[in-house]
Amino acid sequence: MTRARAAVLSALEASAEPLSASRVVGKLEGVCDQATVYRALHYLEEARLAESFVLYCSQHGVERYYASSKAAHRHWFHCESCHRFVDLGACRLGGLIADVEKEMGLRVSRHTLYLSGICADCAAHADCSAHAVKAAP
Amino acid sequence: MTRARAAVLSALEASAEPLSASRVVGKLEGVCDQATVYRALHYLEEARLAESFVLYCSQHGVERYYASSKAAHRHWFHCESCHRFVDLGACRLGGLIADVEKEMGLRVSRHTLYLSGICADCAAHADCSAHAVKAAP
DNA sequence: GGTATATTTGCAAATGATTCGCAAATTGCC
DNA sequence: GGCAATTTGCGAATCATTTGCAAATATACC
Ligand SMILES: [Mn+2]
Ligand SMILES: [Mn+2]
Ligand SMILES: [Zn+2]
Ligand SMILES: [Zn+2]
Repeated sequence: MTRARAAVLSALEASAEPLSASRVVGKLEGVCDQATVYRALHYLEEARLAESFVLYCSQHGVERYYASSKAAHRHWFHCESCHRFVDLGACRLGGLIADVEKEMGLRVSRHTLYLSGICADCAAHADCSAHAVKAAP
Repeated sequence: MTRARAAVLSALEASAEPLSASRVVGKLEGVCDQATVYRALHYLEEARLAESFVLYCSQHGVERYYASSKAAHRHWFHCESCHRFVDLGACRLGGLIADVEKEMGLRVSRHTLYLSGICADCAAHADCSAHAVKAAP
């Protein structure tokens, strides 16, 4: 584990939600180059130390998000108002995937699931846009 | 429904599997411009006549795939050897999504799920690469 | 430790999918 | 048919991501 890779991994581990590559690049400004960040993310995913998924959101377009594999494999909800992620907890797709493998003779090695919509906070605020401004990402 | 939009929609309807924007552009060569194809795909998705998901595959990178909404909402398996899609049939996530909405107070308006791995055909052929050459996408 | 070899990094430029500006063409409506 | 509103084509611009290559660092071996 090189210095750069360790830095990228701790950036992921320090975050409560998945990070886009460009946000990792931002957090590691001055620590390592953006090409190195991208290469490190690929390395970490290959090494099963991180996981990624590609999300489309009308405000951010297509971006790939990365999360440390420290915790159990899980999925996320993306709020299309405040653009934060909500942790949905450990993956509940095991049964469904096993069914599909048996029914169709597939060998499933990876899966991607995410939900999107409006989070509880945003739903609670009539004026969601004002809230969105204050909020993170 | 303009001529260009209709052309894009029938390209999607004529396909047994989701198409990347660039493949739609290819099929409509001479019929309409690529910017028009992209705009039409956005329009169709907005109008709920088509659905899209963004998939990452090491060979094709990140691409957004589109399918007509003619049939019921469904999900796909992507074979990382032959790069074809396998139709997994109607969506089975209704219960899981309803649970999550209740548990976490979310309002889920869209969801993306896809599986990837090795399809039955590719698994059956010891020499998967020869098969992959003959196959589609 | 010291040296040779393999891997990783920084930098700057390239890539590739997607988007945009704007004038011309098409559409929906009276 | 005539007109305002919308859509299209074209080319250039964007943006995330990748790549080539020389310098720096890590690893293997003595
Ligand atoms: Mn977002
Ligand atoms: Mn593929
Ligand atoms: Zn929110
Ligand atoms: Zn296959």
